[in-house]
Amino acid sequence: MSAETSLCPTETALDLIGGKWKGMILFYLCKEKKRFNQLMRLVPGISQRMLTKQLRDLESNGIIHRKVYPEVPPKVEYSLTPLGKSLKPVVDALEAWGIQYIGEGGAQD
Amino acid sequence: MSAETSLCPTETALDLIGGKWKGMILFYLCKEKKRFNQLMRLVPGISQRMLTKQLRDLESNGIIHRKVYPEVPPKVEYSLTPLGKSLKPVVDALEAWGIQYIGEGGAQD
DNA sequence: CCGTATCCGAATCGATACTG
DNA sequence: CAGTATCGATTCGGATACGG
Repeated sequence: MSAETSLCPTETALDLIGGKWKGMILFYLCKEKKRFNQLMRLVPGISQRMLTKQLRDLESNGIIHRKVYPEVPPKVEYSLTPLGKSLKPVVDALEAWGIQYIGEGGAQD
Repeated sequence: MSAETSLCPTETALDLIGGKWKGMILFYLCKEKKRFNQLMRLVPGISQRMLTKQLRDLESNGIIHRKVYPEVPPKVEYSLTPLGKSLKPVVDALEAWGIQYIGEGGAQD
């Protein structure tokens, strides 16, 4: 009825990428697939437990794909699914804003 | 060495809008300024405590402005600062994704 | 109308140790 | 290499009551 009751689809998208780490993980996976320890190094300050949790979460939401190579030593690659790739405009907007208003140096409080 | 060490400015932007509610609040404030109880009605399921907290958080990050009218009954209006307005592309991207992949019906779990 | 204060259970998260 | 298990500290978050 009113102009007041608009839809709010931002909730869902933020629900998928809205944690503390998911945006960053997506940011890196947007470029190319990565292995577990690569992500550990790329995402500063994340613990194994957290990274595992975030990856599982993204996977269960159909955003990333987890490919296990049956070999020793174990090797697992994470990549974006088509759904995950569709989030690239969002990640790009996030990145563009960050560069413009924070600067290239990365996160500073 | 450095193909791996890219910058990641998504962290900062998500830090500002990444909570459960901030995206939705921003989404509505993008359109026009709102009063406290308007937001209460717009954001389904949020409590007074939470709304207050989120608004204070956004305010302290310079994203929204809180204008108090010194009158009875009290009247407070929240609006986007220039910095807040600069986040509109991000909110738009979030919204566009939501519409495309979830549908107009709003958030469905 | 627009908040703040307090209580209290639930969820989160870092650190650490262990496994195939 | 890529995780899982467990513990304890911190924070989150709803319900309720109160205040300007």
